Amino acid sequence: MTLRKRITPLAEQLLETLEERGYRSTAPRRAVAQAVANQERHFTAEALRQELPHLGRATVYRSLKILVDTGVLCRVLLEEGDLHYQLSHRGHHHHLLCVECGASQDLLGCDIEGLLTQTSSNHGFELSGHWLEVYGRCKSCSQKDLATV
Amino acid sequence: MTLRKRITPLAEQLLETLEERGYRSTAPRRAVAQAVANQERHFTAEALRQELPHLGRATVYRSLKILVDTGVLCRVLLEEGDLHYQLSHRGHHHHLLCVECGASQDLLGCDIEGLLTQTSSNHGFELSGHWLEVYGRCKSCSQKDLATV
DNA sequence: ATATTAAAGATACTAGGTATCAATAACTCA
DNA sequence: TGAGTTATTGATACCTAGTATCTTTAATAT
Repeated sequence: MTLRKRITPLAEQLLETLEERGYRSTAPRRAVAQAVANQERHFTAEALRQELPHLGRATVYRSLKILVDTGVLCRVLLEEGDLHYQLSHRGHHHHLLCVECGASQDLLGCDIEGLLTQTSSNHGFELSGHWLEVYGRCKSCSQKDLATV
Repeated sequence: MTLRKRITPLAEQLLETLEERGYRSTAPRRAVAQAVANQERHFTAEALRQELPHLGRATVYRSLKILVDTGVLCRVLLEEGDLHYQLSHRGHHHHLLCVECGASQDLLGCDIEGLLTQTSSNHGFELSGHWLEVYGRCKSCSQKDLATV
């Protein structure tokens, strides 16, 4: 066993998920896992890379890719089309993204699949997937706005 | 009036929209409008650029941007995250994208806004926008698949 | 301890896009 | 119509987000 920098439980958990999928546990991956675990909001690939200047560019992008593939991370699309990453909790789900503070909640209790299947079949369309992002202001940002006015 | 290459009615129409918004009618924009009007499916920026090798790179991207801004074009997100462009008919709408042939239909008769507003407010979220793309197989591609089997 | 094999890092390339700036073309109005 | 104003162009350089290739290095299995 090589020298391992100590990492937080969350980062540890991300790494274990990779190991379960047969990916080796390497120093660069530990660094990426820790950096990802430190993120409080969705982040760009480039932002992550800048936090890991000692890692090769390709390594960071490769790590991001496998984290997405294993379901640890998900990609979120911002309103203007920018692609960000964030920790993923569930399988398929959607995000409520706060355009002010960047917070994100998972959208629960929304039968969007049912609605789409129904409507698609009306169009003679055999549905196979969808992408949905919802933008707005989270509770605390709405209240802050109210206070300012 | 300068020499103008003849362009199709659709391309003409796109250009007029730009002119209404105060953009000048230039030869490069006419070329872009015509190239856009010729597209049968959604297309990438790069594909368009390759059809217009005599135009500067920045000009093509700038033109795409103003076409999106004026609502003539809309951006569509493919399943794997690639951004394409296509002619836009309505204001805000969603697409049913065929993953096989690339055809796209506008999603009609789907009260997604209502559903989202409702669900968001349950989360204390003040909804301001959303992005939705639906992927599947269009009628003729489903039938083709059936025939092959 | 060593063989096998995955992964790393360097590099170069593709794609989509923006910023800057000098040259040019389109429009305006006298 | 012709000069002046101003938008637009195209060149260039730069940024972000990737991917492909290849040699070296490091993890794991034996």
